[in-house]
Amino acid sequence: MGIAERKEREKEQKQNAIIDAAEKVIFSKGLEAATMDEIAEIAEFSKGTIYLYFKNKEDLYFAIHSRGIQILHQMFEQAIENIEKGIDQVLAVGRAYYEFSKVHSDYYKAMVYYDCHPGKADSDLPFAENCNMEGEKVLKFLAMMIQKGIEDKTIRPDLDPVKTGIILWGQSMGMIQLQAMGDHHDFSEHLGIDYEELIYKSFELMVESVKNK
Amino acid sequence: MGIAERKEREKEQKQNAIIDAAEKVIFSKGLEAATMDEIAEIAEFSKGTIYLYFKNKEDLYFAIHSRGIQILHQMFEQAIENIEKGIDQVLAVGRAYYEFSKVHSDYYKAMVYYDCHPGKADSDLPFAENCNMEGEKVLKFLAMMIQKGIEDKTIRPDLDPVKTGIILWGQSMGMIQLQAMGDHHDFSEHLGIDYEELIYKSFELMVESVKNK
Amino acid sequence: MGIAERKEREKEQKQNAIIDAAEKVIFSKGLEAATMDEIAEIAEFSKGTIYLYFKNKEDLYFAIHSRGIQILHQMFEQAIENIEKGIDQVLAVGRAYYEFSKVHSDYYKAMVYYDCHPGKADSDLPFAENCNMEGEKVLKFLAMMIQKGIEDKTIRPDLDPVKTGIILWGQSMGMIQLQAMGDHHDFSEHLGIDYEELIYKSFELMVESVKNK
Amino acid sequence: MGIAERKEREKEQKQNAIIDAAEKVIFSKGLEAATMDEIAEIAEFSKGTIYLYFKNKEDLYFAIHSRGIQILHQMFEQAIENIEKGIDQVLAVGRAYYEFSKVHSDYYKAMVYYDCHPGKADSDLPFAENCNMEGEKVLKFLAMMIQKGIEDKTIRPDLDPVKTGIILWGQSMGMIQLQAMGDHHDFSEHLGIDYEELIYKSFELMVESVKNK
DNA sequence: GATGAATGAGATTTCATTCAT
DNA sequence: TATGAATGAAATCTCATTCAT
Repeated sequence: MGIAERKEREKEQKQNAIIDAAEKVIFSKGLEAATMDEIAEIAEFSKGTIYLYFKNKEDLYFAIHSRGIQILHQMFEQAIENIEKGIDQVLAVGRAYYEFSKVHSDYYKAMVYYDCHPGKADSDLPFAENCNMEGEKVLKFLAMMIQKGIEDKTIRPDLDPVKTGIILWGQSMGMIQLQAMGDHHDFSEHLGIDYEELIYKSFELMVESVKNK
Repeated sequence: MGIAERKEREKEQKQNAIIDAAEKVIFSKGLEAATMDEIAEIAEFSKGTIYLYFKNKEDLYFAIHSRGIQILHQMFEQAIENIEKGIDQVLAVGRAYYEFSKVHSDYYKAMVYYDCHPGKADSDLPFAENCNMEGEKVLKFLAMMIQKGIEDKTIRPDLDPVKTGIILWGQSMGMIQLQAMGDHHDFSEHLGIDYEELIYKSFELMVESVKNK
Repeated sequence: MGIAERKEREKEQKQNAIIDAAEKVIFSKGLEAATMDEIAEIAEFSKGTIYLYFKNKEDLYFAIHSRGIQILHQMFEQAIENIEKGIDQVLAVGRAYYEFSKVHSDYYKAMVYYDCHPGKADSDLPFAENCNMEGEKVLKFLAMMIQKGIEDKTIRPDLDPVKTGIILWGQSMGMIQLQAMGDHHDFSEHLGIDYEELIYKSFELMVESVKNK
Repeated sequence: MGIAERKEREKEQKQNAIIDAAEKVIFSKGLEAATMDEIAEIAEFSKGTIYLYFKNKEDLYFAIHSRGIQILHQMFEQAIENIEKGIDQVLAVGRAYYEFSKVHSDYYKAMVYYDCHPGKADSDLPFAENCNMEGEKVLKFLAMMIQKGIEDKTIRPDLDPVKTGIILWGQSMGMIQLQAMGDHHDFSEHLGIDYEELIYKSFELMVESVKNK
């Protein structure tokens, strides 16, 4: 019978509606300022119902985080779709990451927020699990890309794919984060820095450092 | 008379005593969990007095942040003290940054916390000002170092010193932050990554990308 | 047909299963901390079903209380089984009461809880009814015992059986409750009281006061 | 100067005002139904202020309990004021206890509530301490009274003063509690019991059992 | 300058109970 | 009869900040 399936579907829909509402609130006022009351109101559910679907405010946050990583992952895959060479894929993925930080800046900020918060992952939050799994998928994706570059001889053969993937990830993250910092502090204004240019320049340098010459 | 001076000195001493207390509390329980009550108690001042010297909890936080940047700046200057070539200084500074994140991890974490928090710098916080100024000093320091490298022909002459400084800063920051993330989430365990190795490897790649060949 | 009977039987079985579950939960965490959710889960019924069989959480509680009184009643009857004289029965029943408070301390505590709670018995709770009826049975039992003692000349003839029964009940209850209090507060430790001794001593005094000399 | 004293006095006044308010609320709706919100409102203080003076709802409750014990203690002392013989004092004190349960039935109920609640005294509640101390004072008072009775030969010399005091306390408590139970359950109505008569009768029996013949 | 009592807005979470299916 | 999703009222407690003294 389709009863179980229908219920499952409905449950998922409600869950998504709640995440939608949570995004609205959290994206506009930040995680801490966001209240479960307001999320419930926006979602048009009672507060109790929210707690029926999510263990915590934190759990709800991780659900958003997961969505963000999924989008990022998709953007990475699209980015390399018609690109042949590994080294070019590296650049394309870097650009996609930057693109993500601009187009989905809300997700981006939410994700960074988590990454900078020590001692949180309180375990047994279903969505935190999910979120970590997705994170690893991205890292594996990067490693595979480097591997491909080594195989097609566009990337230095002496590099370890996994480590290099992580390094490129870290460096890119740092650059993009720099811009985000510049946005809410006042670096850019004072120094008149064009972050976009800077980021692309940094990608060049990164590519430079791994490409096979 | 020296009265004004003495008063000034006393004010500064008290301010420092309060910052000391704030560090104790904030470093041990995190910014949010730290309460003004506890800080006041540790500082052996009344809560009202804290607000006499600091506009805000946030302002107090920025005072700590400033201290951190100052320490970092000093470590950078020491790091290049006996190093001749610009390119070698780049590496030395990268290492000093990593060293800072380990030796002064409390300051490091506190500083990152701020960098990841959007929409905060509420202006007219005296210590926030200070903190930004110090941040710029560091960036200028990096730019000068690159400049030197270009002059002594160890760094590519086609690079812009200011931009390159920022790029190296951003990339290093990303790498070090990666480790911090790994520490409080569970990346490292799952993937068995040796972050120290990774960071040094990334420094190599960065140096590679800017050095004059 | 036996259909009605079977249904009745099944209903009672389910009711008992639910009471069993409620006991497990309530005895281990206390009435207030026990949740209907957990009781339902342990009982392997849905929460709605619990409400099908019991009007209330309170009603469910009274069902447990009833069981307790029934056990107590049985222990009283067993206690006097081979005892001839009324006065000796009095002592035997007192001891049985104390025994009950030790052996079935869960029931004992649950029952006391109710007795100390003012303004509860919300009426039209089926099990509260039952519980009161059982309580009266016990009082009647005590009265009959005193009556017997008067008849066999071991108890003072000037005493009213019903009143005396209630008095002995109340006094014993007080003594046993004293011990329970001592257990969860810190009287006994401070004062070094041996409650068992005290209780038996008090029984002696009670017997003393009613026996025919 | 009297500044410290005045502050101390004011503090105590406020504390008392809060306890007054708490009594109003707790006595009228019971401990559990009483909310800190309402207490604060009645006390005309903000909720935060309540928590400044009392650690807990429980702490506040113990403050009430303490008041009750103090009243009881005073009533005991008044009760024996012009009474010479120990044995007569025993009776007088029993009556005073019963009187207390009627005149200050709110305090009485509140106190019983605590006595029947297992596992509460969470320590480090300032008022819980106080409350236990007062309780012991009462027990010592009873012991002294028995001692006096033994000395003036009105009470059996073979009795231990402390133990006997506790026993009489426990038995009386049981009798009075019986009435309280009868009040909120429906014993008395069904059985047509005159509790007052019963209690006095029980006092007679108790006196009987300890008096020197 | 220094104090610390007072504030009071709010946040998270729990749970008995209901009711549509 | 049985379910369990949904409710929503309430409860406790915290803390940055202010202000009269």
